[in-house]
Amino acid sequence: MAIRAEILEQIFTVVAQIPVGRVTTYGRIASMTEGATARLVGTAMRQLPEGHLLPWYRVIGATRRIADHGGAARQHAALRAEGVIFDASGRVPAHLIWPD
DNA sequence: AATGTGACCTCGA
DNA sequence: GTCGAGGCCACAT
Repeated sequence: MAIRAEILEQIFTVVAQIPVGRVTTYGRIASMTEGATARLVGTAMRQLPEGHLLPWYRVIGATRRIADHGGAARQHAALRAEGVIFDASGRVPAHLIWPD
């Protein structure tokens, strides 16, 4: 699959603006872009090329848990390295969600 | 044109 | 809390 370039560009723009140590959700990104849905944002993250500079790991689900996918372990490690906290059930505190 | 597939979301039970 | 159904948009067959 390949997402339309216009939508990808908007998604990239939003993801690139997530501050260090904060996270956001697929749905919020979708609502900030035009013509995108949460599913498409997920698809776009899966399709990212190898050399991208995008903080894709700062994108989590509406339940504030890391989505279940092949790179979930890497994502968890990357966030922890930035100081993102996870509670006992693997959720990120609500006040770390961007934007506020 | 119809159907199936997703790193998802919301709502109701 | 969890779980399932229905909805969502773009893309492949």
